[in-house]
Amino acid sequence: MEKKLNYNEIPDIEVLFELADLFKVFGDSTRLRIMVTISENEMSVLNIAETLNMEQSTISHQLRVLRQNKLVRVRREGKQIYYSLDDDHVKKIIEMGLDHILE
Amino acid sequence: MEKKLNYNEIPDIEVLFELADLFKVFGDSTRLRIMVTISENEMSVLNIAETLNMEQSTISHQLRVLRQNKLVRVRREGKQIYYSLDDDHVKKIIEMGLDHILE
DNA sequence: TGTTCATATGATTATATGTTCATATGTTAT
DNA sequence: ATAACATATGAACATATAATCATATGAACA
Repeated sequence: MEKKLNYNEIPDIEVLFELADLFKVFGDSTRLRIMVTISENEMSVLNIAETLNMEQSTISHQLRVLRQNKLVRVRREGKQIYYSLDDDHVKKIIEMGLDHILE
Repeated sequence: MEKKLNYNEIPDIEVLFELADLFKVFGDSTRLRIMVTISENEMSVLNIAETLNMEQSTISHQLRVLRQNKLVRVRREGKQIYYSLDDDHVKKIIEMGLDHILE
């Protein structure tokens, strides 16, 4: 019996391109830090920027990427917009990566 | 009781940089295709190149990246060098990503 | 309506990254 | 030793991407 991946067929090349795009999103430390930061509680853009000590604009640009990839949830309340992690998938992917790094 | 990540403390910023680097490796379609290709059986460099219809040099460069990140195993047999996926972690990370993409 | 505050966006620049071509290294066999 | 083959590597180029600055959009409230 061979070791097998859970995917029984080799994924389509298009799927693999999509998959690469997804991992690209995780492959930037600013975005990762944002994701980890909002994983416990939702936060406003400015709050995230302050927490990470980065420009509001930088955070906003990266939140856009996260939004486009459906990795975050958005909620408006008055002038503020609150971001939180979208689902547990996102968390699991980060945890998986941590597992690999930490041996 | 709050939703919590498995990590109890927010990971160090350095760890997150490392983590980003790891995901960067997964964030390239050529490398992903290589990983999927050698996930079932080990393959020689030329074999991988032929399978993916890409230059030997390209494959070799990317295998180097995979090697450096300990994502592949290497075995020499005569003139050929055979590559295979390193461990199940690698597979799981790919599967996680697929899960997210495929809803 | 006009002002203030929070967020988003466009353009620009600097940097990082993937591929290609040419060539080097290393192995096997004659 | 030399030829033939498999793999690795260096340099150069093209492209992608993140951060910054300046500005626009949109909400709240006087």
